[in-house]
Amino acid sequence: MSAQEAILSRLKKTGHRLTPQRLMILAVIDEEGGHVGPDRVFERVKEQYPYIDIATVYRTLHLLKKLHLISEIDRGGASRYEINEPGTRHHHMVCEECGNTFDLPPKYLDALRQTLLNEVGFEPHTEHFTISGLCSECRSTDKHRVTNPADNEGHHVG
Amino acid sequence: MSAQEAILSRLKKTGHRLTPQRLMILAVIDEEGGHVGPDRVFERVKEQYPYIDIATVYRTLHLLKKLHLISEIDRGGASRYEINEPGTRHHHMVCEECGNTFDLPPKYLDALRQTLLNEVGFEPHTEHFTISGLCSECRSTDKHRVTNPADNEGHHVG
DNA sequence: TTAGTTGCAAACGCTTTGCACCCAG
DNA sequence: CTGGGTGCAAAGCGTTTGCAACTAA
Repeated sequence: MSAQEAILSRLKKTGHRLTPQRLMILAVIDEEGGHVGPDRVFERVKEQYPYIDIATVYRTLHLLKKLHLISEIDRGGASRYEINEPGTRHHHMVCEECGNTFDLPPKYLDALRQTLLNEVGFEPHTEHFTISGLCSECRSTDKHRVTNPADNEGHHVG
Repeated sequence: MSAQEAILSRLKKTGHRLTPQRLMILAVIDEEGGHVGPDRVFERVKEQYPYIDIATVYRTLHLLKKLHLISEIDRGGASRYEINEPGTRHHHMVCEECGNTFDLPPKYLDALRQTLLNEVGFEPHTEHFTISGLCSECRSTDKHRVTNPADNEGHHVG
C-alpha cells in the first residue's frame, strides 16, 4: 500500500472527503518527495487544475498535518511539508548552495539525541530533523570563495 | 567593555549614528538577555518612548544583524534576536510545548559537526543552529499525556 | 439530502518601503 | 550644514477566514 493510499483511507475513516483537489495536492507532495512548500504545491497543482485556490492548499495541508499524515518541517521561515511514511526515519541535510537534500543516517543523530537527553534533559524531536549547510560537492566548488553573498553590505569597516 | 559599548563603538566605526532610539533598542535586547522578538523590543522601548515606530525597530535589528552585532535565531516562524557576545557562542533548543528557548553549549554540536564533516562530507551551518523538542520541565509535565502533542490546541499547563 | 469542501475576496499579522522632516556628527 | 535616521502611512507578502455555492457520500 502506497503512502497515498494509506492517507486516503485514513481520510475516509476520519470522516473527511476525497476531493479531486486533495488527490492532486497529495500527488504533488508525494512526487516532490518531501520538503514542499505551500507555494510550490499550489504552483504544481495549478498546472493541471488552474482553478485551485491557495486557501484550499493551506486548508488541506493543515488537515493532513492534523491527521498526522504529513509533517511540517522546521526550515527557517518558510513552511515545508513531507509525507509521513510509517517506520521511516527522516533525517535530512539540505545544501544551502545547490538546494539538494541528502539523507542523514539515523546513527549520527542518535548520539546527539542521547547526549542531550542525558546531560541536558532536553528531548529533541529528531523524527523529521533537518540540518542545513554545504554538501561535499558544493564545498569543493566554493573553496575559492572569499566573500559571503549573504552579508554583503557595502560599508567599509575602518 | 560591555557588549553595548562594543556595539556603540562598532556603530560609529561603520559610519552609523548613535540615536536615542538605537540606544533604547540596544538596552532592551541587552536586558532581555537574548531571544527577543521585534514585537517585544517594540513594546519595551515604547514604555519609555511612546513615539518609537515598529519600522525603526526592524531597521535597527537589521542593521545590527548586518554588522554582526546581534544574531537572528532560527526559530520556526517568529524571528528572535540576541546580542553577539564574543566567546559566548552557543546554539538553541526550542521547546515545542512551552515555546521557551534554551541555550545549547557548542560542545554538543561540535561532535555532530565533526562527524558529519569527516564521515559524510557535509559541512553543517551550525552558527544559528536550533533544535526543537521537549524541555526537561515539559517532559515531566507531559509524561502521562495520552493525546498527541502535535494537535494540541491548548497551551502548556504550567 | 446534507455536512464537509471549495473558490472567491477580504482580512489578517508581520515585515518592508516611500517620503518628508529631523538631528547626530 | 549634510546625509543618515526617524515617524508615518501605505504597501507587501504569506497565511487565514467568512461566506455562498457546490459536491462527495
